[in-house]
Amino acid sequence: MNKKQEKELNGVKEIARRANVSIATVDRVLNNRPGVSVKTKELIDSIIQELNYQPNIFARRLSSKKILEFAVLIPKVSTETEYWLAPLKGIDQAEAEIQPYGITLKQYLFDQNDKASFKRQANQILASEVNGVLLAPMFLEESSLFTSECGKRKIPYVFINSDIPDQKSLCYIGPDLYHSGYMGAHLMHYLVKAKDDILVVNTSKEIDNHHHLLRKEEGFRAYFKDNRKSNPVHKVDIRDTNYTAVKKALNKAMSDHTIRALFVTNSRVSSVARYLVETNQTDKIVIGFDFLQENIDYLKKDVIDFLICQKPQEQGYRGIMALYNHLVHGAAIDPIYFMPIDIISKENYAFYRN
Amino acid sequence: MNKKQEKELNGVKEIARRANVSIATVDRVLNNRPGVSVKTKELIDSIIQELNYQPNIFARRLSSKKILEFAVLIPKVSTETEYWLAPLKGIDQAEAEIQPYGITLKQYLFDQNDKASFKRQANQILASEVNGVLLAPMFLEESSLFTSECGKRKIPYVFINSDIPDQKSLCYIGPDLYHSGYMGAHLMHYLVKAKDDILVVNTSKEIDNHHHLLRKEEGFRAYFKDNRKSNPVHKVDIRDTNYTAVKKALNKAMSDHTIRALFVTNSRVSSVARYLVETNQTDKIVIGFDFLQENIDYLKKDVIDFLICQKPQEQGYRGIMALYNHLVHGAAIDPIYFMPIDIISKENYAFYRN
DNA sequence: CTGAAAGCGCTTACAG
DNA sequence: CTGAAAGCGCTTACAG
Repeated sequence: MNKKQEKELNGVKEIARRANVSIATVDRVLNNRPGVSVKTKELIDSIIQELNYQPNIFARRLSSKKILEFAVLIPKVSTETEYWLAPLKGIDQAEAEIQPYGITLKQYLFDQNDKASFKRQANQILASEVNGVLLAPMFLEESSLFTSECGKRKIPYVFINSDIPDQKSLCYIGPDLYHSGYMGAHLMHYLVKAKDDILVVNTSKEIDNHHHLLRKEEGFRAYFKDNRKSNPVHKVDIRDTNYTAVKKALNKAMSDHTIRALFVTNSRVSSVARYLVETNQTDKIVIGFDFLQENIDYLKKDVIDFLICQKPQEQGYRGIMALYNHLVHGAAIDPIYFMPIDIISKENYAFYRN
Repeated sequence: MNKKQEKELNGVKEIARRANVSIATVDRVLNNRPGVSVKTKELIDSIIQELNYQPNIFARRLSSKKILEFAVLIPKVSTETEYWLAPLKGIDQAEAEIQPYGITLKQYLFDQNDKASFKRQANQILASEVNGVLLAPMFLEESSLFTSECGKRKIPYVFINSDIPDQKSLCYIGPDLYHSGYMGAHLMHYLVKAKDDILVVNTSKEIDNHHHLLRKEEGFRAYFKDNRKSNPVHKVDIRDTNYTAVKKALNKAMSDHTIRALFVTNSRVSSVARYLVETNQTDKIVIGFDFLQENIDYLKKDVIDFLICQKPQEQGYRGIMALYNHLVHGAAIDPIYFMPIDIISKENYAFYRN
């Protein structure tokens, strides 16, 4: 209690005092910079432990000019893939939030229907100085190549929207596809009668994306099986995304059976709805995916009954924040974050937050 | 381009240079501290405008010892009101996040069934030095008295869970009760047949809380009316929350009509479910509110069909963050933030995030 | 009503 | 391998 000169120092100063070194040396240890003898380093490390020292991020940020760059590798927005507007919005939001902390983002957008463009953008990223990557691994092989290179360079990467399991990503943030299909089936079973025929509609140009749809279909069928429902479940795979192709395929499928209800495994449900309107079959029950304006319009008109949605905006936001929390705060990140399975109808869509 | 000595200053220094004053004076203006001549103040204000100056919150936090205290005035958690665990969790989360920015929280918990305890806690808050308040205005009159006193003292306050409209709160964060009832009816109409009888169950001890339930009932009935459904909608008001009272009231109501489905306007739906189990009526359709463990258990057992939930945890989180953003960053706050209307079933509950 | 100076806890050259 | 010193952009006494 005498002059307090023994205590009362904070942070690096206190560590320096205890270790009998200068704060510059403490800083070197703290930031894993070279040029410290093993002995000194060990001493300082032990003091850091003992003090349970947490750096003051305000002071750090104030004095440092260092900036981190994150790369964003997702599909570009087009009329056909309006969906990606939402993750992008979440990404922008995260960017605004962490920019004051010295983070910059750079977008590398690719064409969802063109593997080559994905590869090109991925290489651009590797050619630049980047500290973290957020990506939608749409193309399995190309994505794996890219991320294993990131791994070698110790660049953390986060998957959103779809996962590549056995990959050492920092984390995956997105839907549990199987269970969202299962949920769709549960809703469906309320709307159909015992023997009503159901049609599952998978629409996708790219074979890689198709896997996701099949996973949802699997969950959908599992529900009917698990609950011993006798509804026949038919399916149609549409390998082109333009409306003419959709129309043709549906014409065929709808004439093969007396379909009562349709389960569309992705956001293309608006094409199906359009078809039903044009062919005067709006009495059919329709469940599909994603909170897109077109889909909502059909929801309002009672053509679509329910949409299942998985907060794409939040996926983008959380993806960036995961990188940030990991890199800046050294936080532990959950390897998997499944998004909630949200049910949207005419009554609650106005309250939905992506 | 000569020695750059004309530019290159940042923040307060640059403002001080342009205004030909010291940075201390700039700081006084920036923080609305007294002791600056009107003329100087105006000059400095205009320069701030011109520069679109944004203070560096890192520097501010680093140099300031000031701390803000927020008071939290919500019901205490009891077995009967497990619900409030969730907002509290969100509040704790927000606290952890903004604590480094110099914010401290203090909880003032009251008994939901005891107005006097609310009053007592409210007075405690007024007796302490507090910079912002988050409250659940369960008791209309007492809440109004309290918040008008806050208003006089220029202490901002945020409502969560339920609103008192014509009050000058910083904002309301919570459900749109009418529309959540409406949503419940929409789900209900899928599960019942044309003429099935429906029972609305309102359970609440406190008359004030009862208003909220009636608002949901209103929405519920409106849906059936708007869509010209012919289902008879009966109702039972239960003015005691213990199970015996619930049982008795339900026995009566269920014998008056052949009820096919029940809409329970709050989290007490678990009592109703328990009753149905005990009386062997689990074939009834049940829709209720809130993601509580008991309710989820009945959801899993197929006794409850759907729960409507409005992210109580997020309400708490957002409430605190609204105060923080307003007070620390001077951000503009939306006066109303309606929570999404989430639909929980057996299939998606595991993915739900409060 | 105003200003000079110290200090918040870090990082960053620079010197040795 | 190590240290002394300046500086990040604010706030806070203190002096006038």
